Amino acid sequence: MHTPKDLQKAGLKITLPRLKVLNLFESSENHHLSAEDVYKLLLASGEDVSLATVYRVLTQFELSGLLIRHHFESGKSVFELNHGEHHDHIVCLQCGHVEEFYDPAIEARQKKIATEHGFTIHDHSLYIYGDCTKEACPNKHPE
Amino acid sequence: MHTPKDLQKAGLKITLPRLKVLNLFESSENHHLSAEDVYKLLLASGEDVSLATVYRVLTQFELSGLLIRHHFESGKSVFELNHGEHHDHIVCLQCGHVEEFYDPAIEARQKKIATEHGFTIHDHSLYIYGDCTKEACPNKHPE
DNA sequence: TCGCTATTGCAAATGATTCTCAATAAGTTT
DNA sequence: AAACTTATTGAGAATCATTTGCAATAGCGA
Repeated sequence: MHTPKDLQKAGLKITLPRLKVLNLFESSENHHLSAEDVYKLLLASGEDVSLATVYRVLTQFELSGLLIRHHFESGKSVFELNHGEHHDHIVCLQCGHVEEFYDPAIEARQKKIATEHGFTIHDHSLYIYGDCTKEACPNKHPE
Repeated sequence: MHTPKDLQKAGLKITLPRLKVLNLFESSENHHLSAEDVYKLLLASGEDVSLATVYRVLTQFELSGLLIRHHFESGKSVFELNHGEHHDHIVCLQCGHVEEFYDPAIEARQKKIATEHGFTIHDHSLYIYGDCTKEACPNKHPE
């Protein structure tokens, strides 16, 4: 759970736009939001923040570690709260639904591979793309 | 190795721009090229193809399976020849150098995870980001 | 070779994101 | 609490990667 104090810790002033964005991520049922998503959701709930500010805030939050930025195939950045526990993603190509997973075996193999190639591992991103079964999928599948 | 015939097989006419782009990928020492890279390399070697055409050709090649499109963190698409053997990538954050690897264990785990989540796996992308050791790195590291 | 259609080039259009700059609000100092 | 200093915001212009419209051109089958 993130609080306004987390903003200060990150060296950021506690401002209205920042609180609104942070709240949105805390309360939204969809954990993965693009800048456009954030902008529209805020507008819809009466909060109005300029799109430029949304972009700025998202980038600041990423730098301070509050959010994680993802690069999906869509070409636009998608953000989610950073809860400290790393995980990877499995994305449904039909409906866009995203599930998270963590697999120790995969993590371990990656470390090993990096070492074998003479790399100091920094980070990684793993996305599995597929079709989720309609039953399990909370969103509507297009026909 | 790809030949002009591969274009026909893909239902594409054998045109100059397409041959030039295909040749570039076959002959370039750098296997991972963005549209801009392709455009500039062609210009540099006297071949002149419009940027719009480069984009069109790259997309057609991707659709026909000749090229694979990657979504690196840079935000722009990067392409490489599709040799039929799937592999993942480990990218140096310092110098941009890319190495390829294939790990059966990771592949297997992914299948399993997809199944567990009720997904029919389609595709995946795995990038490991890190710092390669200067000795092993063929490119220059910035200071 | 002729002609039909796919392909190209150029320039304008688009979508995502960043930047400029004047107005404003946070946190700080009296 | 009023004044001050500086970070932050909003609005729109600017930028970057990519796509598209359209008239000119080049493959390629007849």
